[in-house]
Order: sequence, then C-alpha cells, then structure tokens
Amino acid sequence: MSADDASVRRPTLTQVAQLAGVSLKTASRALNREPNVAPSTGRRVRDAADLLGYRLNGIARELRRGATSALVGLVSGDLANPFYSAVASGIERELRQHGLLLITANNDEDAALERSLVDAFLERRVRALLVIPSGSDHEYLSIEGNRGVPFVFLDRPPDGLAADAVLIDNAGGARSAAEHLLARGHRRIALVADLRRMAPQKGRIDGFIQAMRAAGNDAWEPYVRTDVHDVRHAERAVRELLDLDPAPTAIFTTNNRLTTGALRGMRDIEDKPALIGFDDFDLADVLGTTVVAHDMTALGREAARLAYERISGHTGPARTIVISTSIIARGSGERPPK
Amino acid sequence: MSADDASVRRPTLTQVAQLAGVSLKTASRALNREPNVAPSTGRRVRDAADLLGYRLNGIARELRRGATSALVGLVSGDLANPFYSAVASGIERELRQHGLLLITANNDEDAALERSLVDAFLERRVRALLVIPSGSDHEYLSIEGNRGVPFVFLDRPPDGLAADAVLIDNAGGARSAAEHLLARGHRRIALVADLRRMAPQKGRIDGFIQAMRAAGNDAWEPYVRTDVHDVRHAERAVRELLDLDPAPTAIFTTNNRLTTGALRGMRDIEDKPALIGFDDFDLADVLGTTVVAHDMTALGREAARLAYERISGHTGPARTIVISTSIIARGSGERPPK
DNA sequence: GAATCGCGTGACAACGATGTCAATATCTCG
DNA sequence: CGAGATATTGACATCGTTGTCACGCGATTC
Repeated sequence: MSADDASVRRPTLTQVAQLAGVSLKTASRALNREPNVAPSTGRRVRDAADLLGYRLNGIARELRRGATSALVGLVSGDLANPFYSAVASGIERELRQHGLLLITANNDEDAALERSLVDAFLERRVRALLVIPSGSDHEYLSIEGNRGVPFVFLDRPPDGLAADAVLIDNAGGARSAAEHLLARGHRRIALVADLRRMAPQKGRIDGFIQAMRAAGNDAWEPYVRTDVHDVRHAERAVRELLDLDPAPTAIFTTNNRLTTGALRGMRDIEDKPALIGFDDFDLADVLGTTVVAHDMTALGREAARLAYERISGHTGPARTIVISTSIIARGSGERPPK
Repeated sequence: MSADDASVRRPTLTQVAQLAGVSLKTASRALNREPNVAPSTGRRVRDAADLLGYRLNGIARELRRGATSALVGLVSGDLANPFYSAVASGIERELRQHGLLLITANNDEDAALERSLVDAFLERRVRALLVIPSGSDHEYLSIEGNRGVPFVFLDRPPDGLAADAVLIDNAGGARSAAEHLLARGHRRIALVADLRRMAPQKGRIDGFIQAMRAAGNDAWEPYVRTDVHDVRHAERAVRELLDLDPAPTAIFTTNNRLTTGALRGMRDIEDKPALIGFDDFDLADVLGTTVVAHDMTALGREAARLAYERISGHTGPARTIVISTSIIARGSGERPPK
C-alpha cells in the first residue's frame, strides 16, 4: 500500500517539457493556451502533462505573477452560528463568480485570536480581507489598509480606521419592532439584549429606546436586560422577567441566540407574552415567531462585491452599505397584551 | 485619500536588510529567530521591519520550503445548511490546533463544479483535501491520492477509490428510529427520504426497511416517499401522506431539510402523527421534535484528525470512522398511534 | 603556540512558474 | 526574388524567500 513514499514530488513543468521534447517556456505556453504555439507542439505537451499527472503549481505562479493570491480571507465569529454561515455562503458565491476562493477562520469572539488570524491571512497575501470583528480596536489594521490589501467590515463598523463596511439597519429594525408592539397596545415591553459593547447591539438597544421614548412610554424601564450573552442566560432572563409583577406583556430579543433562549424560557408558559426577535431563523415560521428579518446572504454578497471592486482597482473613500430590515409577522408579535 | 497607488509593493526582505545594513540572509535569520544571530543585529533588523511595515511573503516561503501550503481544503455542499457549517466548524477548530487553515468552497451539489473546485485546491497545493462529495464517481481523484495529497471523505463514502472516510451510522440510526416507533405501537409508518442515489440516504432507507421487516411489519409499504429533495417538496409529500386513508400514524424523515418540511406540512394538523427526524437541529427542543442525533462537530473533528495524521506522514490502508447516533426523545416521537 | 571550535555573517543557488527579448523559420507582398 | 512581417521557439532573468556552504574571528584546548 505504502509503496509510494508520501513525499514523492509532483512533476514539474520542466519534466513535462523534457518529456515533450520542448523548452520549459514552450511547455508553459502550451498549457496556458497562449497564442503562437504550433498545434502539434501543443498537443504533444498536453499529452506529456496528462501522462505525468502534471498539475500547475499555483504557488509558484502566484509568486511570479505578483505575489498575490486568488484568495480572499474571512475572519468571523463562529461558523456554527447560522448567521455567520449564511453570510459566508453569500460571500463565497459572489467571489466564485470572479474566480476567487474564500478562506475562513473563526475567531471564537476572541480579539487576540482575531488579530493573529488576520496576520496569518495577510502573510498568505490574500487579495482582500473580510472581517466580522470581535475586538473593538481595529487600528492595528490601518497600516495594512494603506498597503493595498482592502478590508471590508461586516455587521460591525470599523473603529479607528476608514474602511468599507456592510451593516444592518439595526436601529431602524429595532425601532420598527418596538412600534409594532406599541401599535398593538403593549406598554410593558421587555428588552433582552446581548453585550452592549458590540455595535450592532448598541444600535438595536438605542433604536428600541428611541421608539419607546417617542411614544411617551417609559413603562419598559424595569424590563431591560442587557449583556445577556448566551442562550441559557437568555432563557433565565426571560423566566425572571415573566415572574415580575406586573410582568411584561411583550419581549423584544436582539439577536437569534437570545430569541432561541426566549423561546425556551417561554416554552411551558401558557399565556405567552408577545415576542419579536431580531434576525430571522430557520423554523420561525413553524414556531410562529415574528422577527425583524434582513437578508444575511445579501450582506455577504455586498461585502464580497465591495471587496472585489477594490481588488479591481477602485479607489476612493470608504463606503458603507446598510442592509434594510423588515418585520415578518408570524403571530408571536401580534399577540395582544394580557 | 488615494494618494497611495493601490499597487504599491509591499516591502521585501531585501529592503529590510538594506535598511538594517545587513545581508538578506541575516535579516531572514533574525526575523525567523534562528540561533546564531547577535542580539544587537537581531534588534536592528526587527526595528527596520517594523518601520517598513514588513510582512513575510508566505507564498515565497512556501515555494522555497517545498511548494506545499499550510492550507487544508474543504469542498462541501452548501455552507448555509447548518449541517455543513457545524461540520466545517469542527474541522476548522481541529486544524487550527496544528497551525493549519481551512479553505472552503461550496459545490452547490453539482458534481462538475465539485471537480473544478477540487482542481483549484490542488493547484493551490493544499496539504489535504476534505470532501463531502456530491458526485458519485470519485475515480478521477485516484491519481491524486497516490501523489501525496491525502483525501478524507465526509458523510459519504468514496467510490472507486480507497481513502479515509468519516461516516455516520445511517442504517443504525434509521433502524433505531423505526424501532422507537414500532415499540410505541405504530404500524403505518411513513418514510420521507431524499435522493436515493446519495449513500447516506440509501443507508437510512435500508435501515428503516430492515427494522420494519424484522418486526414482520409491511404496513409501511404504501407510505414510502423517496427522492424528496427540498423543503417544499417534503411539505407537500407529508400533506399528501396525511390525506391518505388510512393515514400513517407516524413519519420518519431522513434529514434535517425534510424534517423542516414535515414540520411545516403538519403545522395546521390538529392530531399530529408521531415524527422522528434524522439530524438534530437548533430549536428541536422548543418544538418538541424527537430526532436521531449525531455529533456533527465530532464528524468534522475526526475528519480533520485523520487528515492531519496523513499530513504528518502516516501511511497505511484507508480507514473509516463511524459516528454513532442516538435518539433524543422530545415528545414528537412518543405520540401514540391514533 | 598551533590546532580546534563555535559564533556571526554573507554569497549564491534553488523552489517552479512566467515575462522579456532575441533567434530562427516561414510567409507575404511588390 | 528581396524585404519586411509573422509565426514558433528557446535562453535567461526574475518573483521573495530559505538552504548550503564558506569565511573570518575570537575563545578554548592540549
């Protein structure tokens, strides 16, 4: 079985050329289908390549052609979160149309790891770098930004650095959720939010509060729970909220994880409060959960598009694209106050 | 803003060396922290590198060091499917421990695209290639397998080629689902399955039928629906099944997509039939859906481990790891027959 | 005091491809 | 038929790094 040593070298172009009885350069031309190669020569070279199982060495090619690869890097949170994977999928499809490949790495929400992954990508000479940042200080990237490696920030704006970004209309989405509930007569509306230091969360919290204030409503103030970071914590927070007297009649959760937690927390409650969650999710329709939806795949696609424009030489000031949101009413957000 | 031309070249090691007043080789040694560099020289070189914003050119290094990158490729179906993304996440975490990066590409379930993506990865000289294959003929990979690029197949076995694989105990899982339902008195059990030509589906179908036969039960035969490939189709199939007379009292769906469809199809039915789905999913607990679960992250992790062993020089016959399944009872699978 | 050793350093080749330029051979046109 | 254009090919340098080898020098050894 292991007759072949694992370290057999792959055939090189030189060997193909020798076998075909032509020079290195001619072999190169033939395989790249450049003009001005005699048909017979071309065929001879390609036959030799097939015979040897030759495959172009992309690394060598890239070095010669300008030391920049056809790779685009994505550093994101956790691919296992459907939000990130939907975004990644959108990116990948868009890039593929331009012959670019996507390298991904998870930063596990760790700023130090994020930085070292960005480093690793830059060493590989990626053509562009897409980041869903965890850390909040991106100044260390500013040197890079000026050196020809375009950055695009997704979901969270760059901090201390001018770069392209694709964001979600967080404040607007949160506002519309609050208004949706207010319009149905809710006054005691609870807010369950993730870490305030993360910009999208801040936007959603602000939007919510803004809508409440605009409605002259302050009954929500005792029902705010922020910095709720995981599903279990959200489940507990919701249980505690519903144990209050008077209990809130509606709940707004600011991301998919928290919505999951809320659904678990409300699972055995008979008279469920109204619920609206930010981020759509897979079985929301079956569960009848009203959400603030946005197109995650589009988010990725737009980011990839911005990156591609920069790669293609576009210069100019940093741009920001905002993905709009819309409420999808499925029942849970339309329950009247008790 | 665009004062700098986008095509500014990054500084090279030669430039760093010049600035530090040492030879190219000494600069290389200093930055790689090789022994036998005078401390003062080392610092001078590193200062120069910082000043210029130098970053190692990984492409050139890889070319010199042996034309093989620190990249591992994954060609999978659609990253947007949580199954694939959970697997990818498991792979990525394991690889990172060994300093390897993951490149991913979706094949969109298209065999031709899969092949060209595999090609692209091989040109980039990935150290190993992980494939969740769509096509059924993998013989075209056999040349590669002998050339030192290890392959690992995930979820679906290699065809026409001996290679490492990590599979799920499909037949066993399906059998236990059938037995679970049979034990609760069901006889008219429907089977909703995806494309039969895909090996995992075949395994699940076979396991199901085998358990039914073993129980001397043939009441299921009118209730088989295979080659149901998407959510909408599954939803319709389930509706049609429930309209039959007599209707099945239980349904077994053979993957997460079909389970989603079934849940949608049963949404407005009052007297819901029992349901067991293959593959666990995010809100199954909230929905009370009984599933045949398996550890998707472990699947990825094991595959990455096998790949890493080959990269590290392990030779020997192809190995197959089988991930076990277990039933998680959440209510839907425990509903008695009507 | 000569031989040996180890340290710090640099010159040069090499990895595998492509770009430049020059050298033929062949063709076209007046 | 000669001049100029065109097609086909190859020699050589090059991309940015690392491996090999050799050199000079001060310290150690017997």
